[in-house]
Amino acid sequence: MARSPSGFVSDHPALPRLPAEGTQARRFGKTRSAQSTALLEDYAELIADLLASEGEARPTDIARRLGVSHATAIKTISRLKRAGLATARPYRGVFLTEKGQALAERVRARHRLVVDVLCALGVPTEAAEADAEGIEHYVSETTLKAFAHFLKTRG
Amino acid sequence: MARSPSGFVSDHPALPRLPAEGTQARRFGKTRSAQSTALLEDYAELIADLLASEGEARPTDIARRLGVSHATAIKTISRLKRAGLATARPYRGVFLTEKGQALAERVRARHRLVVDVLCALGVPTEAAEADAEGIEHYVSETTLKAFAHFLKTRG
DNA sequence: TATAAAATGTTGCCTTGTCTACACTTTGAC
DNA sequence: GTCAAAGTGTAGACAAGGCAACATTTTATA
Repeated sequence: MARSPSGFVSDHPALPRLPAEGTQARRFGKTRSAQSTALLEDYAELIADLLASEGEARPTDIARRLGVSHATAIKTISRLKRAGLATARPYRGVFLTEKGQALAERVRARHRLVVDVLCALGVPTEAAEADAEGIEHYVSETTLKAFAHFLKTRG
Repeated sequence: MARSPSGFVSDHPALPRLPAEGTQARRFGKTRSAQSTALLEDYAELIADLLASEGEARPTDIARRLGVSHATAIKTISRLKRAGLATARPYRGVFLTEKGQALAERVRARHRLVVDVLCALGVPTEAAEADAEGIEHYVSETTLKAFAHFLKTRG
């Protein structure tokens, strides 16, 4: 069946990958579902920040911070509402439900932890903050615990 | 204007967030564009792995590994072709262009680096491999360099 | 060599996340 | 109190990424 290897990558160093199919598929599946929640997490965190620092969270401000159009922000806020994370009445700003607040706090803590670990590893603050924005959504509880332990037991 | 702060998060530690709007927007924008290339990176790496270990990369195998339907795999392979990363003729399997091979190698090296750093931080191998799948797409060159340096010099 | 099974490819549909363009409220300045 | 500006909301379009169902080609085997 297998056509004879073309060999053009035959000089690859080790080829340690290709775990059992099921494992790999599950892994990627998890990565995919993480993506769908990443945006909601970002919104929840930003709304909490705005509420705390400005006293209100308006769609336009959210859009500006996130670099998207206000239409996009409003549509995502609807998703937030559907997910039971936020409440909003027309022209009255956005608020977080208890669930939304809990999420925002969890996200904030995780963000800090990721940034701190990156910094501890020697990553410049600027890059650490930027990369953490993407990384944080893919860090599991297990890894988070390891991060916390690492920071505690080491400078 | 700002309604008086509701105070429900007033006991937050520091509120060190909310950088200049432009900065934050740029950050999120980068995160978003990283997402659009993440899938292509995964495909390129997997195709390289399959070519190396099996001698061929068939849509069905790719689909199985990734846990998606073959229709999805085929559609993404088309995107790979459009992006100049792969070539494929009907019923003849998928191959990587030079550009695609270069990408696959870069992705593989990055993946290893991320896994190694996570392990060095005390994350169990299992979790490290799983989390790296998501994290790796958001690690900048700067951070990558810091990782490499950390691994070389740490104890 | 037929023919059944497997793989491949196509089509049409769904959801997200994004945009622009347009319509409608609120707010602030006069 | 009026009215323009700012903010808000809605509609329609598009690409990405996913699926199931169907059509086609290759491969394997009886």
